[in-house]
Amino acid sequence: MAEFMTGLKRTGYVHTLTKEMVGKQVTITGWAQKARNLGSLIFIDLRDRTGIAQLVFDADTDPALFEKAATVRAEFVLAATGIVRERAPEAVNPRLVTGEIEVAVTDLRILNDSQTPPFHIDDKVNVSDAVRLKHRYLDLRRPCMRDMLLMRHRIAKIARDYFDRNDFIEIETPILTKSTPEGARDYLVPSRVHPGKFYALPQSPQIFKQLLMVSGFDRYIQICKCFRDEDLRADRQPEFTQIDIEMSFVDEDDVMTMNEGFLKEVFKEVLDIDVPTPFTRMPYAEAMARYGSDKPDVRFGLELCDISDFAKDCSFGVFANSVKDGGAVRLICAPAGHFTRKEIDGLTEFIKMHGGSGMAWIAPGDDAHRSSLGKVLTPDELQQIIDLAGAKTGDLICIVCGKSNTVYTALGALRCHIADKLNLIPKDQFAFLWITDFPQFEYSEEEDRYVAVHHPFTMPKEEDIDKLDNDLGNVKAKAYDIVLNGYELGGGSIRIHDRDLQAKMFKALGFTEESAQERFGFLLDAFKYGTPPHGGMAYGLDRLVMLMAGSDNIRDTIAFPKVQNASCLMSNAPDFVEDKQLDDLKIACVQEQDNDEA
RNA sequence: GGCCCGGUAGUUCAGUUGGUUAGAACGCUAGCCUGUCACGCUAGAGGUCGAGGGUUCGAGCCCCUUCCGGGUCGCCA
Repeated sequence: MAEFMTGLKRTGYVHTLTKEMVGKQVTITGWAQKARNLGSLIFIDLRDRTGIAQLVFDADTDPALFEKAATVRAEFVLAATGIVRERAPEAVNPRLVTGEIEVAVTDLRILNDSQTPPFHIDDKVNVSDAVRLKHRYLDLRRPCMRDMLLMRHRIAKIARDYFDRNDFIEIETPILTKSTPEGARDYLVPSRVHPGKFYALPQSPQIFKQLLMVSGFDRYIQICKCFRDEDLRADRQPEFTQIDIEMSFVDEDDVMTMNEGFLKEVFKEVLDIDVPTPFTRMPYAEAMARYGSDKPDVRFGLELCDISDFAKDCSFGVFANSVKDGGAVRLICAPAGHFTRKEIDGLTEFIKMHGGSGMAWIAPGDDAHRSSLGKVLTPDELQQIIDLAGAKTGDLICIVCGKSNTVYTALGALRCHIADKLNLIPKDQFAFLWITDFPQFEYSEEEDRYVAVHHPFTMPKEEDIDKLDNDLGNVKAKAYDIVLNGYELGGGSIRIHDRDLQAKMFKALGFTEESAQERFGFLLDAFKYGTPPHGGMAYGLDRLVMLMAGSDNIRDTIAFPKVQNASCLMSNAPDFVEDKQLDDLKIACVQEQDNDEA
């Protein structure tokens, strides 16, 4: 059935077939996108990764060849040899790059047949994610998916070229490594040679790249897979790719400047967009106060407004007490939404879902105002809030009170939700932002101790080093995130290169000397032998591609992604294994296989 | 672990208050057709209504359980 390439050589990709090729003999290969049989004339659209060209078969010219062409169905694999021919003016297809020509085929090989695919290979088809992912190899034939992976390739190449030009060296770090149970849950790999012991897949090459700085490589880059065993989201996969870099003899500004250069270049080369540099740098505290988020989307306004000064003396006890208890009262003013009561209740639910205790609201009107506060505030107080918010008729003032961080987070989420609903987001813009001056620690209720916001190797601001002994909540870090359109694109920090300071840090985080030595001993040992000041950052490559491609789901940028429950619909991973394999690993396992009735 | 949305033909969907033989479009198969490119025309095939249980004279529709897909909260140093 299947024919072979024997004696045949492809002369070029489909997109090389231009008007200049008219009269030449070519051999092109690819998949049959579509066959149109008109009775004594057959057209076949042949698709390769560069485009589509039309093959023509005429029953009068070569009846045997025509009969063969008539058997071609969608997604058959073909090699066609023929003469490039200019189309008659009325037969030109302006929607095809090759629409001015066609190939009058003299020889056709059917290299393979194909079952009818479960969906048409076309950008326009609307197919469920489950069907696409089960047949991902077909999904990837669609031009939009192909282009996404081509863009990903270009971005990765530009990253390597840019950092290479700036003296960075790509070095691979281990995939089988050691679990360091701060932060995300590890994927574990059992050791056969050491029963009961486990490798961990890296959440990032953090420690290894710092060791490479100790080794003197000075500037490192790696485009590497990282693994975190946490639940998935639209912008989060358990297995993802970082562009990971580290530099010696630098401070925050050096790392940020180097990376602005990279982002500027990649946006110019791939999208032909000039990104103005330097990017805005905004302290974490300001980002939280203005946008309620440490990764604010600054393509639109709708900023948080602090009315604590008003609230602390107002007649509504809930507001006043929030301020007295050290919390805050803040609002956002949604413009001209003319929200119905049902919609407002929906927003209140949204606030509650994001941790807020509730939402007070005022909808200013020309004559009377609608408000949830009509009975608890005086008309004059209502008017004061409206004035503070700068609200007009048709707007909606959404007020949340409580603990500062809760208020920030809830209103920050609501801000994005409302902007999306009211179409306030200019989708074609790219708004870069550095978030700086992160807190070094945050208090974990769950663990009843301070934990590192970034990681335990992050350098505190020099002026805050004194506070490591007694004022952890106010220590700021030499850490920075790069934010794009409301997504955390990447982040990094200057690292601690001083052993005493590192020891202090572990102590602050509640590690005993022994536990620190056990977990990170090899790093601490290395630091005894001359560690340069160093720092770096890491990008989520998948997210970068997603944002540059205008997609809102990271799956689109990954050839073979996982679905929400972290399984692969195509390969059916993870799956049960042979008992023998478990025996080798000395693992006892209760496998809940579906053979109860047996 | 929680919450929300969804699952009906290969695909995307409709399916009324629970009532006769579950429909449409595209796709597929066959026949006809010499300039199509969303080809056209004619005919045809194609369904465990995600699965299991229950209520009922009767369930695609109501109830319970469960599986699968999507979003999200928690989680993600």
